[in-house]
Amino acid sequence: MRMSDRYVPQEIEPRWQAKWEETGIYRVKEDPDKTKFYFLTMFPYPSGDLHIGHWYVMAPSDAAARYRRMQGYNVLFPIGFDAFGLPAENAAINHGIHPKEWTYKNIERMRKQLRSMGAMFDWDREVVTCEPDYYKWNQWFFLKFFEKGLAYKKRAPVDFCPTCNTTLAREQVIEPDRVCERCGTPVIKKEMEQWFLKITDYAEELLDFSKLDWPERVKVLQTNWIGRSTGVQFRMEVKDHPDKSFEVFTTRPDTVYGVTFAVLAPEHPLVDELTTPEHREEVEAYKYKAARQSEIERLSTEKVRDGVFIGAYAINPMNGEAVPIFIADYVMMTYGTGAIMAVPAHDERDFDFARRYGLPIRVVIAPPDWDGGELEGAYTGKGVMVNSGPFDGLSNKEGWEKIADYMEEHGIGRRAVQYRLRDWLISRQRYWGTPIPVVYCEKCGIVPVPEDQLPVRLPDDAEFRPTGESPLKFHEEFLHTTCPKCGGPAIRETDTMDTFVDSSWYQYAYVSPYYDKAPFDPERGKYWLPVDQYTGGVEHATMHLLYTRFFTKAMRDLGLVDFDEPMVRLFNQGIILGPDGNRMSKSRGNVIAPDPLVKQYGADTVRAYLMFIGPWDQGGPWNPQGIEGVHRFLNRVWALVVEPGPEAGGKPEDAALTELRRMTHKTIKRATQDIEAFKFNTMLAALMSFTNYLTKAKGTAVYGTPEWDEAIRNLLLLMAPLTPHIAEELWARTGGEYSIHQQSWPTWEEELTKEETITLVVQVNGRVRDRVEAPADITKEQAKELALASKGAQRHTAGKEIVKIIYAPGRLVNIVVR
RNA sequence: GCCGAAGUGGCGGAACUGGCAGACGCGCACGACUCAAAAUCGUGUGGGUUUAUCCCGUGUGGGUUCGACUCCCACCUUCGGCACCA
Repeated sequence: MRMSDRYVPQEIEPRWQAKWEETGIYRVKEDPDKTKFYFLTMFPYPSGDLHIGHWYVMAPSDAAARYRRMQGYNVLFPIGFDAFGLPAENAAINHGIHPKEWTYKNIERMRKQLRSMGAMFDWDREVVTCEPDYYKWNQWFFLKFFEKGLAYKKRAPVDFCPTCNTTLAREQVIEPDRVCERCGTPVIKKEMEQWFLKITDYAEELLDFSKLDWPERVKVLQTNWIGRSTGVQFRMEVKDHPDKSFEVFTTRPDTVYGVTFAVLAPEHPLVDELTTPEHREEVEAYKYKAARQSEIERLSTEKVRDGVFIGAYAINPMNGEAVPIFIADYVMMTYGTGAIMAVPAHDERDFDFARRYGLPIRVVIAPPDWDGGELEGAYTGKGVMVNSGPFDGLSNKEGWEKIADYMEEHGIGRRAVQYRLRDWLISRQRYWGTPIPVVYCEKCGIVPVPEDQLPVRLPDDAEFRPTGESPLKFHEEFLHTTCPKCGGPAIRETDTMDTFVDSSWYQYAYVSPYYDKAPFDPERGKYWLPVDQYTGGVEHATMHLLYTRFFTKAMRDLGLVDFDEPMVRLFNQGIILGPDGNRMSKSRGNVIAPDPLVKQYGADTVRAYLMFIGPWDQGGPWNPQGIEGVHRFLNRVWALVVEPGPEAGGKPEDAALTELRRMTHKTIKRATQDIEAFKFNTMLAALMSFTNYLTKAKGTAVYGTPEWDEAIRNLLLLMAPLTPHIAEELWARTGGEYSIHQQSWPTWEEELTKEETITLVVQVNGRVRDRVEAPADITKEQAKELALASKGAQRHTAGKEIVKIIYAPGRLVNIVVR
């Protein structure tokens, strides 16, 4: 008897974790002789508890990283904490704990929980974003961006929660009803001076995914988010105002002859100048209402498209017609030019509006079978142009180009591209974030803090009051400073940065944590970068993943990196649901916590079950009984390896040994192909089948042969990435050299995986009628003969005419009869 | 409304390039061990029926094909994203 002959994960797991730590097998260094592999999984926010969702992204990532390592790559698999953010500050406001204390306590706790997972994280490279040595570089990036014109300040409306009395990050506004995620209060808009990063400069390049091996889904989400549309921008003169005109953007220049009115956004700068006295009162009222509109909850699902005539007329440059100008809040100042040409016949919104105000609806694209009568609704399909002067008779597709050409030739307008993407608003009226390194001087205006004065430290002794203003505003020492330019009195910016800034470049920090001359050591960066494989949730598709791509492109243009994309491959895992099939939430009471499961079953079982539950990108409900099955499997493997087999089995038959080797090599092949494609569920199924096979074979004479040892050895090696502790323990018990995690991934011999005989399926008219054993190298003619002779085929072909026989090599014969 | 993904046993899911549908696991049933139970092990497990040399079956309806979960067309349902973007 050794220490224990039963599988007790609670005993072996901490023991091996300690040994791994002690021997430092997971610490990596740049090694020019080895091919690097940078495997990155999204770093967690230190919320205080590692939940099953963290496990679901990290455990399979760890398995995949371990596999790469066994394949001989020099694998960088770092971990850190996304440590700035709102919850820390809320804890301060609600419970009087300092955000820093709260954060570091949580980090401490989560480090322990993460270690219990048995992952191969290189803890020496840990990065914590709330450290001044980290956020200093956020500030440095900001300054560089500012120099390049990529960071700028402007007035903009932000989301504000009147109950919490604070502004919210965009991601903290829950969408359908636009309510505060913390208290459920409807969010209102507030105009404030804000800092922006000019991500729109890269809009076009961000649409290019050719250098990325990313899920189609994410690419589609980003493409839609960026929202590129092509059209024509042209100028409309205002009647009786020779010096006034405005630009409109349209994607439908082919409908320009159908313009019967024009609409300006209520905030459009020309509105005041063009409004005639008799309409002024109504216009002012509408503008006021529209401004308030955004403050009032947009409760109604039915959008009422209303507006007001301002008393002026715009000239359609194509036909010289004067059409009335309205203001309406369905036209946004933030998109395009803030003004549109309205073609009610061919745009649903314009149609609604025209109906409401009795404006003419002029058809210029004839719908199929159109009788010339009135339309029931806007017709947005294709058709032949009518009522369009010289362009009549053209298909609208042709007309689109012809009219665009005409406008360009006559200097009326030009082809233009518009994006839905807006610049990235990074100002937060919050304490627990990176101070924006700018001071305001009465004399010099906005002055960036010089590089050598970084970091602008976040003072610890702030006071937390739910006043809606950053505590920094009340911190006299922080607030008052001297102007770096003129030395006169100045005031610091008290807003902090969006925490997405922190996560936009953390992958670079890992290559040389807290390097003090640059965001990262260029030498080491050259070796490790870019990230080869990234894993994390799809919920970051249009935020983090877009921001970090933007950062990398901006960094490239600053000369920091020489590649275009931060992460070459991306994998989005799914979401683990509660046992009831719903999203886990405390209020539903369906939350599965990993810690008690680790205690009960061990980390290996939890890891393996998460991988076995289904395809990794699919997620799915947690089945409390399902985990038992995986646990049983590990117990069976344990018994297979540890429990003594039968005594004298006699001499094994050659055929039995051949089969054993075939099973071994087939399993290596399947498992390798599966893990390569992140198909952990089928990989485990293969390992289970193999284990079941070996358990049966153990009672026969093959037990104890070299072939048997090969089988066990390989089984453990294949399990090592998935269930690192039990694999290590059994490896040691079978005399393997420490550590199994430093062994090479097994390879298979294709010859050995091949069956000697195949089961030939015999079909008649596509229906299975028999199965016959045949040698693997059977010829087409032999196969046909064999099939025809089979009982099942005889039964179903008797008395019928054979039309043809199809042979799918190695698989089946289909006899077609009439 | 627009964009995207997915529908396979009681359940999670598997199926290479169009070639044996349901691997593996859960659950269930029966059996072994036990005084008994748990655990463990073994056997069975899509449905129907005339229990077979049979029929039906991968959301629905059609199509292509010797052959369709797989390809094409139309539709239904569920989930996710965007939402007055001109």
